[in-house]
Amino acid sequence: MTAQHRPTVDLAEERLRTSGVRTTRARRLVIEKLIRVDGPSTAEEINKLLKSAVPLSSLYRTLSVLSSSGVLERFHDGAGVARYELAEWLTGHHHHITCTRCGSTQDIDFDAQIESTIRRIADDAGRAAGFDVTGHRLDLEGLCPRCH
Amino acid sequence: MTAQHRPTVDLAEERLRTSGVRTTRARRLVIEKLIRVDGPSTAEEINKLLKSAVPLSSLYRTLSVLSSSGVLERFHDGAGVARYELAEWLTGHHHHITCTRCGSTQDIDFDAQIESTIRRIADDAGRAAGFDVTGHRLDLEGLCPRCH
DNA sequence: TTCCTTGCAAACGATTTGCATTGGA
DNA sequence: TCCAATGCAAATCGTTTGCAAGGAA
Repeated sequence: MTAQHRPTVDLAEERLRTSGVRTTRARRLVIEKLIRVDGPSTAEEINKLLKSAVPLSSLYRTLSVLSSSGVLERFHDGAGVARYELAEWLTGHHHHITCTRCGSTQDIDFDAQIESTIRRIADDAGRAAGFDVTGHRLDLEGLCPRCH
Repeated sequence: MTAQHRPTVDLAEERLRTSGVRTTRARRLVIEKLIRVDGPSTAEEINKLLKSAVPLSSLYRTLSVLSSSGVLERFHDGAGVARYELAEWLTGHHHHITCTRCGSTQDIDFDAQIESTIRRIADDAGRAAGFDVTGHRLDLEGLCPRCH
């Protein structure tokens, strides 16, 4: 864990306190691991990163607490398996690109101008449907460098 | 089923033939039902629409065949449950907007200009990451008219 | 000390599969 | 006719939960 990761850990732990849950060994370990990976991970993958230091059932509970405290975000990949990553307020807003052949997913960033274009499109379209838009996800799919 | 739905059924069945699979009662029933619903449905919901005329295990097989033939598209909702809808080449390209409170999802369309803007953004970003972009999904989230 | 959190094992729910039977082309 | 498709029941797999023991504040 490098110096720049320290603040992220601190921010996350402060969030846990604010949410009224304790900062435990398992929660700290998961946060520290997720800081170091690029792209969302499954419980199984995190378990491997942790070398099974946290039993799967406890890991799921940990991921659930971290998600509902707003430290992590969860979504489901193409196979329907849950994937977790640090919430955007910790890492910055970003999107995903997934390889349709090998299934790997990585984070991608847009510059501010592009991002605001997307946000405007989302807001307008949502309003037309009577929705109050609070967020968007733009997932790209294609063939990754290794697969084409 | 109204007149305009006929061609969709025909196109879908032709696709099945092309894919080398048979057009069976269950497959036809599923296609006909999905033409009439707005937004992607779960196997459970489709089963209800079909009044259990197709046993769940067969329904899952049907949905799997229709998906790999390209007649349906599958994705997973916030709860991780698979949802199916007619493929875009049958219905036209569209996006989804989901209510963060009640979980309902509906289809939304963008006009051609907006859509081409999105496509350009997706292509550029993908290329920068070394990907050959083949598609994109822009999912909006917010509060639906009934929930706010 | 006081609850929250953990670990284990058992339960769950969505989805898949083996196998004998049925039914499209 | 012939092989794909079906129905049923049993199996899988990711995920959740009850409960007694352990640990953070």
